[in-house]
This record gives sequence, C-alpha cells and structure tokens, in this order.
Amino acid sequence: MTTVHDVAALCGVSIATVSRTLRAPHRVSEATRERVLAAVRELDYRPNRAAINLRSGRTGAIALMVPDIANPYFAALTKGAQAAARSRGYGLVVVDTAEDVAVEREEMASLRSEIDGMILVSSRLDDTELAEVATSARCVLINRVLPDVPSVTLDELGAARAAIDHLAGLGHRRVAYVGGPERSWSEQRRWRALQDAAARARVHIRRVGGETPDARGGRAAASRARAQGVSAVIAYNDQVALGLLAGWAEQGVRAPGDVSLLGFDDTFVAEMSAPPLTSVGADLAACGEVAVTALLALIDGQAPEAVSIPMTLAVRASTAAPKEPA
Amino acid sequence: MTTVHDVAALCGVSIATVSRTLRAPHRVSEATRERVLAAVRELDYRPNRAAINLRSGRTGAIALMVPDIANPYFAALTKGAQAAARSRGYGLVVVDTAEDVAVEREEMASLRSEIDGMILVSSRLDDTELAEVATSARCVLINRVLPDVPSVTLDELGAARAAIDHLAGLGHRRVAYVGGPERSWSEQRRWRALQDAAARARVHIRRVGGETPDARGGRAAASRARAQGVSAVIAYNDQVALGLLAGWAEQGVRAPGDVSLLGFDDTFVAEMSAPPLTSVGADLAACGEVAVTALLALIDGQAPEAVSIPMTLAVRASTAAPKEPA
DNA sequence: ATGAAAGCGCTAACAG
DNA sequence: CTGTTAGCGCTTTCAT
Repeated sequence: MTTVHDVAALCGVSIATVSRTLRAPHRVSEATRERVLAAVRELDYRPNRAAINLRSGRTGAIALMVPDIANPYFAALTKGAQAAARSRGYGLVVVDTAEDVAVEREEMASLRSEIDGMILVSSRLDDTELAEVATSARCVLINRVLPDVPSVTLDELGAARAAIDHLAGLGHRRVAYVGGPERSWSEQRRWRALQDAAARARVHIRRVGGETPDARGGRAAASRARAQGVSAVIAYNDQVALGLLAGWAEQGVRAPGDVSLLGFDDTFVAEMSAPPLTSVGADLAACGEVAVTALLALIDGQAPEAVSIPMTLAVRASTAAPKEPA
Repeated sequence: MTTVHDVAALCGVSIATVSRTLRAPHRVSEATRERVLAAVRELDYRPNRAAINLRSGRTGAIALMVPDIANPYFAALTKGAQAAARSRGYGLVVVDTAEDVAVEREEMASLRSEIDGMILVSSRLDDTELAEVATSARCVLINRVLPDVPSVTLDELGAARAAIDHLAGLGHRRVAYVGGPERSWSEQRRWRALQDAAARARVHIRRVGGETPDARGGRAAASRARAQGVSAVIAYNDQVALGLLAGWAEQGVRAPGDVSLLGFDDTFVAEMSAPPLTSVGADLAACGEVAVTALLALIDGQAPEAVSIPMTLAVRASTAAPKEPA
C-alpha cells in the first residue's frame, strides 16, 4: 500500500506538499505540482479514504436507502444514482431497508459517521421523525416532501392528467383504478391526482383496493376491477397491470378489445406484455441522478430545493377506443 | 459525536478498557464490562469506522460488483447479499459496472482500501486478469470458476436436465433454445448443459441466436424460434421468454397450445405472464447470502471453496404436451 | 511556496 | 484485569 510518504520520497518533497497538490493544486508551484502528479501516477497512489475521513470529516460517500432493491422501480433509481455518484467521485452505499422502518432507522444511525449525506427513497418514517432526521443529517428525499428539505418527486398530477386525458380522448368515460397500499405516500398522492384529473376531464373514476402492489395483487384484483362496469383500468404500477392482464387472459377477457389498460411507472416490464403496456412514467435513472446532484449541492452549502420530475405517457397497445363509446 | 473518551469518562475507566469491552469482552471483568456497556448504551456511542479502519486495517465493509443492478436477476442477488452482510455487521457497497470491464477494473482498484473483500458477479474480466485480482484481494466469484478462488455457481447442468426431462416427459422431441450473448460465460455454460441434457434424453435441440437478452430480443426471435419446426422453446432467461410470448401473441401463436415455452432463472417476471411461465431457477437471494458467507469465511482465513447452488423447476402453465406427439 | 508538527478516533503492544 | 502510549495515513495550522 503506497502512502503520501512514498510519493513524497520519490519526488523529494514533504508529505504536506503531496497532500496540497491533491487537495489544493493552486497552492503549489507548477513545477512541483507536475513532479508530484507524475509520482502519483507512477506509483498508482490512491489516498486512503479512512485517513482522509478521520482527519477532515469528509467520507467521500453518500447513502441511498431504498425500500426494496429487487423492485425494478427502485433498481432503476439506484442505477442512475450510482452512475451520478461515481462520476462525481463519490461512493454510493446502497441500503435495502426491506420496507422495514426499524431497519431504516437503525441503518441511518449506524451509517451516520460513514457518509456525507443520504438519499431517502419513499421513506417509511412519519413526517415528524423525518423532519428530525433532516435537521441532524444532510439528506434529500425522493417521493416525499417536507418544508426546508430538498426533495425530488415525480409529477404525479401531470401523469394523472396525461393518463386520464389519453383515455378520455379515446372515448372512455368510466374508469377504475386498482390502487396500491393505502397508507403509502405515493398511493395517496397518485389517487388524489387521478381524482383531480378525472373530475377535470369529466371522467368517472372508482378505486378498487389492490392487494400487494405486484403481479399477484393485480391478478387477484382482475375480476373486481372489471366488475365496476368500466371500459378502462389504470393500475398502481406496471407489475399490477401485468397481473391484471394475466388474470383477464385466464378469463378470456382481452385488452384492449374488452378493456383498456394503463400502467404506472413505465418500467421495463411494460414492454414485456402482450399487448405491450401503455404506461405513464418518469426517467427514474435521471431522478436518481438529480437526487445525487441535489445532495452534493446541499453538502456544498447550497439552499435546499424541491424539484419535480416530469412524467410522460408512453402509448403502446394496451389502450384503444372502447367497444361502445358512451 | 461521542468518542471512546466520552464513554471512558462517564464510567471512570481508560479508553483502552472501553475498546477492549467492545472488541474482546472476555478480557475485561464482568463488573467493568457491564458498566461500560451501560455507558455505551446511554450515550448511544458508535465507534468511528474510519478510525477502526485506519488502526486495524479492517473496514467492516465488503463490495458487490454487478453488471447491471436494474436486471432483476442481479437485483435479487443483491438483496440477499445485502441482508446477509447487514446481519453479520458488515456494510455492503454495491457497484453497478454497467457491463463495462473498464469500470469494473477501476472500481476494484479504487475500492481496495475501503473494503475487506469483494464479490464479483458475472465478471467481464478474462481468466488471467481475474486470477491476478484474486491473488491480490480477497474475493469470491459468482457465475465464474477459477482454481483456488472461492466461487458460487448455479447448477446449470441440473437445471438443463430438469428442463429437458420435463419437456421430454411431456412428449417433446424437438426443442429450440433462444440463447443469450454468445461470449457470456453463463450462456456458454447453459448451452453446453442443454446439449448435454438433450443428448442424454434423446431430444433434438437447436440453438437460435438471440439479440439482446431481454424482452425486445425475445420478441425479435419469436418467428425464428418457431421456424425450427419445434414443439417447445427454451429461453436464455425469463425476460427473453416473455418477449417470445408477446411476439407470438401478435402472430396468433398460443402457448402452450401451439408451442411450449420454458424460461430460465425463475425471476418474479415469470409469474407476470399469461400463461405464467414454467421456469428453472435458483434462489438468487440465497446465492447472494452464500457468497457473503464464503467471503467472510475467506477473510477469516478459511480455505476457498467452490459451492454450487441447486436450480429447481417451477412448473407453471406455459408448458404442456405437444399437439401431435412425435 | 514549502516544511514541521499536531492530532482526527481508535487499537494493540507493553507495563504494571 | 487495567492503564499508558505509540501510531494507522492524512490534512491543516503555523512557521519559515
């Protein structure tokens, strides 16, 4: 393991000069700087992070806490955050909280000294606790908003309007929404946005309680969704939508012939179904990147900002005009 | 930030005793131990990882390098590894190499001082370079094998036999395999195993080159696969399988009526299709756990071991007897 | 512009 | 069984 001393010895300067060359190049004469840099390259010297951290307090790492890394939604987010962190010279520590608030709490506490800040995705903490956390540690929220805390959220209202307007434009007047977990912040936000958009477009919308927000839950809700006497169904997410599709296929119900189907999130699974799924989603990788940028800005002392990521409708084959327009 | 000094002061012992209580409890009298532990709890003292690392060389973290975290296969693996690492008191640094060998190389080098060891999943490095890495850093391989390097691989041969025997048992005599990227280690291993199993069961098998190993690639290969005049198709992975299903649906080809379909990996997408996909897979989360255990054992000085994870066939609705048995 | 020296929080000899 | 002490590799005053 090569250290500052090796580099210093190789080019006949003190260790302080080596350190300066790396941290504050302008405080070193050009001649020495180049000599030092050459030595650094020659020895493939890499500063010891632990030592830097111990001395300066900076860890060079940030954490990303997600409820479930196996969920494609969070995986996509993670991918973007990872790339952004790397390109900025930061390490990314990914924590899968397994949707468990206790794990989330504990990991946040134990990571505190190891990171410069964290990104909390769809946190399970309530507003009070979250606000507390935000005052004692640098953090940015994804899918949550809190005063004075930087956050990045998806434009669910825009998404709901795009979805409803698309359906209304095709001639649908009665649609069902197969929802997600009632207590989830995203679900509440999504359902509210949908009601708002529906009222605006004079479309009748009813919510059908989903079971789990995955294919199994969708399959289980297949009959109930159609029982609402609707010509189109919007699902909480793409996985639920694919479950609905599978459930309907078993019953001989065809999409979009018998019923149109629209998903949320536009994850890669939307392209895997027959028919391919019309879905409204955001560039999740970009969302992860933006969050990293926001966190780094915060660490840099800038004022917190709340940014909204646009959602766009990807029209595929699962939506069409209803059989008998109202 | 509370330190050993605070704890020591609170219970009137030296900092060494505090350290000992935490690192080697048996070297401290029971009375002091309890006093110290009480103080630790009272102050919610958490040792500074950087300091421990700097002094002892141990970082308390391991890295997991995956080609693509957004791929459900790797995401499942990551989830298992994450949980296992946490339960053993280790941090897990997840690195998404974006299938780029240069990134893989660079990250491995820059992480060296920050971790105690690493798990390389489906590494893109060639055998020579990989062997070099393995001698200079503690690591365990997933989906690769190398002499004297601990590894965990899936039992692809067992999987191939289970798949082929299942199909043969239903009466299929000619099957096609829609493969993955030809240069990938998994693809080569899988195709070889399939040929082996097919010969053994006197089943005729042909390989159809896939495009990308995802739904799009599957959809693109849909016609070609059927053009082989086969009654069953095995896909490189579930995503390709769902793509095939979608492609066939567009052409009016039905599974399992017209052709049986069998996937690989048994990821969550297998349950999302209509019909649900018969697939042969392994418990990937367990695989991640096993890899963590193996790495920790290696760090602990134990001899490297190569472990194979069994794969099991999940029979769902996409396979059935052929229309006209041969 | 450069060097000497102190010390971040902790562990591991070494004494006692 | 417990305390004292010397650093781990680095950054950062403070001199020069």
